[in-house]
Amino acid sequence: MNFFHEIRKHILAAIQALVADGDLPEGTDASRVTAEPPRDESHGDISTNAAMVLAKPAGKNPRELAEKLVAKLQNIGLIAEVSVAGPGFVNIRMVDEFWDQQLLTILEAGADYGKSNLGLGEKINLEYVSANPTGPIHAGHGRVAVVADVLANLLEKVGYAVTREYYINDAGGQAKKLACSSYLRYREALGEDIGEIPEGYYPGPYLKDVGQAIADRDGDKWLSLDEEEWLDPFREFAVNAMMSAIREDLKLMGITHEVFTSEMDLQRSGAVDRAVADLEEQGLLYTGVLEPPKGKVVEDWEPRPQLLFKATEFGDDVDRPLKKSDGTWTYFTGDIAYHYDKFQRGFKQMINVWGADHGGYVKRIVSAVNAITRGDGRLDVILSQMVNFFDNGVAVKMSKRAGTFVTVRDVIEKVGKDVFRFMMVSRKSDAHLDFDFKKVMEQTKDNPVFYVNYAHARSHSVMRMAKQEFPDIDPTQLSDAPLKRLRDEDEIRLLKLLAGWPRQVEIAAQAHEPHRLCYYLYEVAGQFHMLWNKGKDEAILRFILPDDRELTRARLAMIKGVQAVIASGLTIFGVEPVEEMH
RNA sequence: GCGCCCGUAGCUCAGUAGGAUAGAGCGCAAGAUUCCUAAUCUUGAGGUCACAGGUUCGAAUCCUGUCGGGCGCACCA
Repeated sequence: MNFFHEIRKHILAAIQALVADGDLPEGTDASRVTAEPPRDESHGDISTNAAMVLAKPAGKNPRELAEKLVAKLQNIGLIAEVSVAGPGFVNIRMVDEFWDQQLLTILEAGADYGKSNLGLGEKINLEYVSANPTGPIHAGHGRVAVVADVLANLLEKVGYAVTREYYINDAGGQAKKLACSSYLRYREALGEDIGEIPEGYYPGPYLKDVGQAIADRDGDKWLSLDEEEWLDPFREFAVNAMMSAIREDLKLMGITHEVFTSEMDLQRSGAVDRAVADLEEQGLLYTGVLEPPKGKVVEDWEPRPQLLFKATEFGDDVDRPLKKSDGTWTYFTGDIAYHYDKFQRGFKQMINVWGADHGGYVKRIVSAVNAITRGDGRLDVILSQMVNFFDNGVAVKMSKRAGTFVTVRDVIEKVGKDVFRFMMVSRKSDAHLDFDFKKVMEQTKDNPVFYVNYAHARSHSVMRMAKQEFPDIDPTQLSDAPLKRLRDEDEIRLLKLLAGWPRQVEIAAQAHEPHRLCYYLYEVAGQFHMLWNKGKDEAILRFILPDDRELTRARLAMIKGVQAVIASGLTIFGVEPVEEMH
């Protein structure tokens, strides 16, 4: 569906023809030859760097080579014009009918437009959120979650078999704290005065419910027992409670994971031991003493022999410890086992999306994945920067202690899932994002969420109006409309824009950068709104022309195209394309 | 001290795996419009792409260094 691929095939064929003619050497490598839109639309529709890339190895002048290429491309159907420009660009312009054909393709595909099989069905594991199961999801995690979820949709769109996965960190110190905090609340539920929640415990009131629930179920049976007796059951109960709350939060965001993997289960199943044994077998473990960290004072630091993984052999800065001083595994060790587990489940490609504050951990886990998969597995980590929340320009201060931190639920209840999701992917993920509660709710063209969805709604509105004017027009049967009458320069421009959608989807998917699609959709919406406005000045450009049924049908076809592309895009975002604004 | 990310118009940001004269929105300036299909429209000014080198046909993009900002830096996750 990406017509640039089609044109590139023609270019490659032309290059082969030049090889046959002796103008290029046998075995010419055309892999760097591109077919992409020129920066300036006045240059044409497609531009190729072929002559410039091939000139040097062939010992030719780029412009001369370009001229020869032009001769080969000139008579191919639907190409209107081929010319040489600048240092040796070959610019191609398509005939207008070409865009009509693209529109027909769009109409046929509907909201599936942009779908492709680029991924060849390859399995990709996308791990995201993976927040500690110790409380509701913070709004900061919300961005990570949405960026990853949209990326998952995007990769599916281009033909990957994506598994959305959540790693439950239920084995470490935080989970233990959660269990202890819950035990405290349990005692409280049984009437004990527990006073202030001690430092280091989770003070959140949501744990009261957990304590109460255990008291209701078990009465005072845990009260007289030692910690080692109640710790595991309390942890399990609390983690389950937190996870179901987290699932609710995720659901609010429109996110559903297919697989949840528990760190505890991995340990109990022996997966961690097996991973360590594997690294040992490869000779990648040793016991040693690390240098103290520089530039940061660690009060209780002491030289201590530790079990270390040779991360430096795989590009990390220092070797990394696998065991804590109390003899339990570090988080890292469990994580290695987890990624090994994913690999063994058939995922050669893994993507993790984390908050930017975990950036320091990336090299470590990537090097471990390289080691334990013998280079056959690839882990890509995407970092997502913080979100700064504002309310009408005033920064919203967040403090966990003061209880003023913003949860995902808070935000969704205020602005809705769709606005939240759209805004969260509207910027490059490694850039900070400002989120203003007031601005994102505004119904003006300054608000991109509104602007894009309004274009979709407006397109439906036009269809409704058309139905009144021409009750006999079937909006699903427009493929025989006289598209060649769509010849205003802005109509052509819109058609070209729409035809570029599959390429945008591919680029965004390959770069793992869904935010690009926001900008593109904004452009489509803008071009559509512009045409609408143009109809105010030039009556002939109005979409519905009571005395010209066929031109109306052509215009409706174009509008269906706009609908398809915007719906296709918003669906990737997990945003519902609305048919009416309220 | 080290590692990672970032630095583009007054502001917020794009920049399509190295392409041609670096773009958009807001704001600013000028003008149009009170019409209609649904929430105005058009035009304009505005830039040493942080800085300095390098790589090559060609650099905002890649490499090196400098400056500035963010994050992180045994045994937390």
